[in-house]
Amino acid sequence: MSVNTRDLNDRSLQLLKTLIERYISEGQPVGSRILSKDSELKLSPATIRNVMADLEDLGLIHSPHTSAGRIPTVSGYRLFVDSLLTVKPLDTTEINRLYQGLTETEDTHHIIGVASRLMADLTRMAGVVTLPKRELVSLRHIEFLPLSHNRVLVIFVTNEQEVHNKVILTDKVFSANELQQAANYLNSVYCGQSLIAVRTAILKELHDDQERTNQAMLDAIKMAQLTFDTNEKTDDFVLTGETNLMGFSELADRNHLKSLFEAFSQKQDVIHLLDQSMKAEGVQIFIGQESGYQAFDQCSLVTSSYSVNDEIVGVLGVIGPTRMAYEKIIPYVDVTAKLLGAALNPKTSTP
Amino acid sequence: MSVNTRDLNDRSLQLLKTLIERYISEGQPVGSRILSKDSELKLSPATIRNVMADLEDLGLIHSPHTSAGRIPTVSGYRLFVDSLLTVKPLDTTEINRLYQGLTETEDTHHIIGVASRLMADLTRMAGVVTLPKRELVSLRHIEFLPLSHNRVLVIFVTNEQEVHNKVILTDKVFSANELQQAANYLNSVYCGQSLIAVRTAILKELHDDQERTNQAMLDAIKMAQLTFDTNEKTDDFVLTGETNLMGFSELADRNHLKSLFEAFSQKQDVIHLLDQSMKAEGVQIFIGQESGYQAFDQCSLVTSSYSVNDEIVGVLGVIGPTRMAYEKIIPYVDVTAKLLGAALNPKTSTP
DNA sequence: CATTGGCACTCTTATAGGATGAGTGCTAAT
DNA sequence: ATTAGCACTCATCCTATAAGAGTGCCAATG
Repeated sequence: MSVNTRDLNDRSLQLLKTLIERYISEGQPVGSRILSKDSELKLSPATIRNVMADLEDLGLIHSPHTSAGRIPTVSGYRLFVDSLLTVKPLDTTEINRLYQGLTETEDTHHIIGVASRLMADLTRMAGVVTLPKRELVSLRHIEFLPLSHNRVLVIFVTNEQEVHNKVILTDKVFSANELQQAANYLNSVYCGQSLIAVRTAILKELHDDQERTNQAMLDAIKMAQLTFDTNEKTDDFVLTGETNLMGFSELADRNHLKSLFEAFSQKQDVIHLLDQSMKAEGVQIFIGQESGYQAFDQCSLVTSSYSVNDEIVGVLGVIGPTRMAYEKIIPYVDVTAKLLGAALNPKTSTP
Repeated sequence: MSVNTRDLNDRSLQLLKTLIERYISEGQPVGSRILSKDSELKLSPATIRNVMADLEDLGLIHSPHTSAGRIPTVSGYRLFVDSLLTVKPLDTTEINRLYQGLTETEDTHHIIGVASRLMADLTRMAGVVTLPKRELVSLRHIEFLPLSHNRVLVIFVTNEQEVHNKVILTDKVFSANELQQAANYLNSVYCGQSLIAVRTAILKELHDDQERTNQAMLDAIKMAQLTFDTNEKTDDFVLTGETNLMGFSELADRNHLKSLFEAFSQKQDVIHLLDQSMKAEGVQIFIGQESGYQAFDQCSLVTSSYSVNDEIVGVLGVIGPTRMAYEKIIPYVDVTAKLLGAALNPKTSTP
């Protein structure tokens, strides 16, 4: 299915590369004449036509109609980004701009928003950043407030200053005092630990010492268990610059645009797609239909996971038309991911 | 500038009404022939042409070009919605659908989201709902957590279960214990009062009894003052169904659509516009350029403020093309506003 | 005198034809 | 293996033309 560089000689690869570069920069199907002039190789259009025919047979390029020149296919782009791309390192001024923006505040949510906006502005496409995975942050403080009946409002603070809240349903009705005690207990025991550590510790407590611990502690543990229950819908992202995508002619079709924006507002497809990048470190690229979601057929997505303390906690990326300047977008995404990870690192945020 | 019903005889008004109704339902410029058949009046196209010429002179309709029919101008729509409109009461099934949706949960933010989505789905346009004004809710609980230096994280709960947080900068560095005391004091004194009452009480305290109160209380008051400082950016709204707007041919132009969606994501224009409806009760309508924002030139906005305990706390509305079925949209907005107000009423939410 | 039928006029839309140019594939020559 | 040449295909652009919708105006009408 996919084509390897070994299937082609150097000349063909060279021509494919210039063709794609040309198409990316100009947006027009590239013909043999142009390619003949554009490439270093001194070849006549006729020769180039032969090569192009081969490339077309391999499914790397195709022409929209008989007299049009060629444009890259998904496989063509794939081969290009995997093997032919010469990534351009970022300008120091641009790195600085990113750095400045990301370190101007300490509020996580705000930083995420800035990261998204910076990528969108710099690339003139859409920027997206997932919120950091909650499990990997540490518990700072927890608090319970009684609501009606057996409903309890839990407020907990993670890291420095991120406030979360959730309503849980308890087995029995607690008084404000009992809740206060439970909170005190949990704060004294689990404060400073990561949420994932808290969860495992709590499960252990629940199963091991059912009898030994006193009732108040048990209640506290039970409430904590309800609070830090898994499969939470913490999955969310900040998307910026969607409107930039409206400028691209390849996405101009109303229906395409509509389904794209519907995917954005329904969020789930985007989340699934971003989740796939969560598994690996470094930059990943989804080109056109590779994503598997029809709404993104005409789009490419360049993503990178970002890490805090060497642990992957989220994903960010840029969404644009398949015809994007990968050699510039990739470093943008890469650098933003690294700077974001650094900016979120609690060690650097406490002076 | 604007035209009154007195400037026109009944027949002209009747014809204007049918013309606009026809245009709204069909989307095509309406000619004299069609109007002759469509209206109750037994008039020949020629007569109608004369009337139409008068209506055009008054600026109520205009024709896009010589041989097209007429379409309403903004003034035409204005006269129509103000004086000619026969509002259709809502179906009970639709009222039920709204009611069901709005009462299925007690979480304010969720209810707001549901209201927005329901309006968007029912009208097939965009629905928008502002978050309720914070001042008019009552304080349930407040809590301070020390951050680095003199930064303090304030968490406060309003009504039943809405959690807000804010970072304030204090004059001096407080210990966790001092902060706890301050919170205790504030909770004991101000719990249950509306935020606006809290604020005025605090200002009074600050000015009156600088000397009398002890230091701990004074610190608490100062922190509360920082917390409930005015001109907060609580202004926010939930917008749903924007993508519905992509279907309308009158908004099909890429640049129009782009600036519209940019206005949506920048939020401020929408906020300003919605704020204007905050002043009055009941349904208000902005037609086309009346809004004063270029992005909404081709749009109409039907809004209504919504109230809790007879106090206006927010605004909701529907955004669509000027050519919208006002007679249906108005009751939708009206009813949703009333049901939302009822759903948010804390009296009904505590059993 | 309001209403109407008739008619010339305007302007959009659709359609077809023709010219142009870009680009290809193939073949034969180098 | 490379290249020049040539026939061929299409998209695009322009033009002309016809059809149709709707108007404005005027003279006729009840």
